[in-house]
Amino acid sequence: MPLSREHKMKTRTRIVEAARRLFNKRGFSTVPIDDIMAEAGLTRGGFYNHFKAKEDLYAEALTAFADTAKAAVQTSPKRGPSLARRFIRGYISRRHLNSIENQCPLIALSSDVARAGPTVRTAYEAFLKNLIGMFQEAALEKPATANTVLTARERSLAAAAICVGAMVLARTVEDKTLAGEICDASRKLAEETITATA
Amino acid sequence: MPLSREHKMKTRTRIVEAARRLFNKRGFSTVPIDDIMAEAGLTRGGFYNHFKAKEDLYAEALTAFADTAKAAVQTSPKRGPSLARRFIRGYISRRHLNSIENQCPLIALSSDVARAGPTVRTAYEAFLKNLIGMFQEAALEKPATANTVLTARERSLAAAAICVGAMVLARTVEDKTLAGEICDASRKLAEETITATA
DNA sequence: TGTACATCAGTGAACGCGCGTTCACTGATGTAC
DNA sequence: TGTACATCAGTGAACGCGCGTTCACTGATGTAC
Repeated sequence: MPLSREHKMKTRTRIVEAARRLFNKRGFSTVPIDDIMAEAGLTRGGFYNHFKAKEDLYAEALTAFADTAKAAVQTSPKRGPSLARRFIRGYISRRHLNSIENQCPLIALSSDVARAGPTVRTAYEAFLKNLIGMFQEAALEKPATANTVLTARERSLAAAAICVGAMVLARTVEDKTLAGEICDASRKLAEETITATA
Repeated sequence: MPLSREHKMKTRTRIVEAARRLFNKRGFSTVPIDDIMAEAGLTRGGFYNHFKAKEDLYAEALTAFADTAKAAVQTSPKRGPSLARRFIRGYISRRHLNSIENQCPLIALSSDVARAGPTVRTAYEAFLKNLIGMFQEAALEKPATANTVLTARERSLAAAAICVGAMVLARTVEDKTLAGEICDASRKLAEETITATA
């Protein structure tokens, strides 16, 4: 028996992790396998010891991201409104705007995913549903003095739309002032929609 | 003198129009020049009689879309709140969700634009600013009984984020029920944010 | 009015490059004896 | 403990294809005479 099974798994994880970073930064189709393998400290040919084709990496990289994010949320000491508020403040923020490599794949990869196969789309969807669920938990606790006719679920769905839309627009726009304005305004509305006004 | 100048202009417009349709459907980089020229009823080589390079088409196709949309909005008999409400209802709708070829480029091309050059991004930005302006005109007229602490400008920016975010998510998701839910909820919040509640 | 000519939009073959994938090979590892 | 061997993760050259771009050519058009 040659190298251990764990060694192979470690390498595989390294490839997925490298892919996730590069995909987030540059999108699925513009990242060549060469670059991914180089980022993982390997060479081209070895890729096919781990994956049948490049497409297989897409879903895997997405899932990897989703799992990390999910774990981060679930192990958070805070729950309900304050968790949601913290999430929104972190998500629609200048810091998130500038962290190209670790941005949320809902933002970076939406069009790539829309054009990809069902496996990829399902992974994306699981991630989104998790996000909506967290918002819903918070929205349910919003006091009855709520200034809206929307249900908790409706507000959760709309909040997810605000988060993603704000970052998509802010990221695309050249004018940094406008990008900041979009973030600030959207963050306010998202917070107001989900949590009780402080 | 051979063929007339108008003839060349007409052909050029045909190419841009074909490109716009295909880009919206499939994104910038996945559409080969062959396909664009075929869609315009021409052959590959002729492309370079009209454009220096493929990249030049990106900004031009975006601008073409923006101009049409802008004209449509400006010549509308309605103004202010009712125009904005009609816009939102049309934008965040199942019809828009299913019209792949004519969808708003803010939705379809956001990631392509984010990775494109400054010319493209400026064209995209002009389009977005126009949208925000229309919302702002409406938001200013929202009665003082408004249930929010956001300024008219803030509500306009956030509404644009909702519109784009809702469609990006709805389009990417596999589950059609969820897509519909996202649309409906986002539309309600966007309307409530911009216009007086009916 | 008719004919020769110049122009240039459009054609389609060819070039070159990037990249996904394949493949024969290497060399480090752990097992068998 | 030491040596031969089997395995297989990783290497890097090679293949093939898609596609952006170039280029020599064509043929329809309008002008000059």
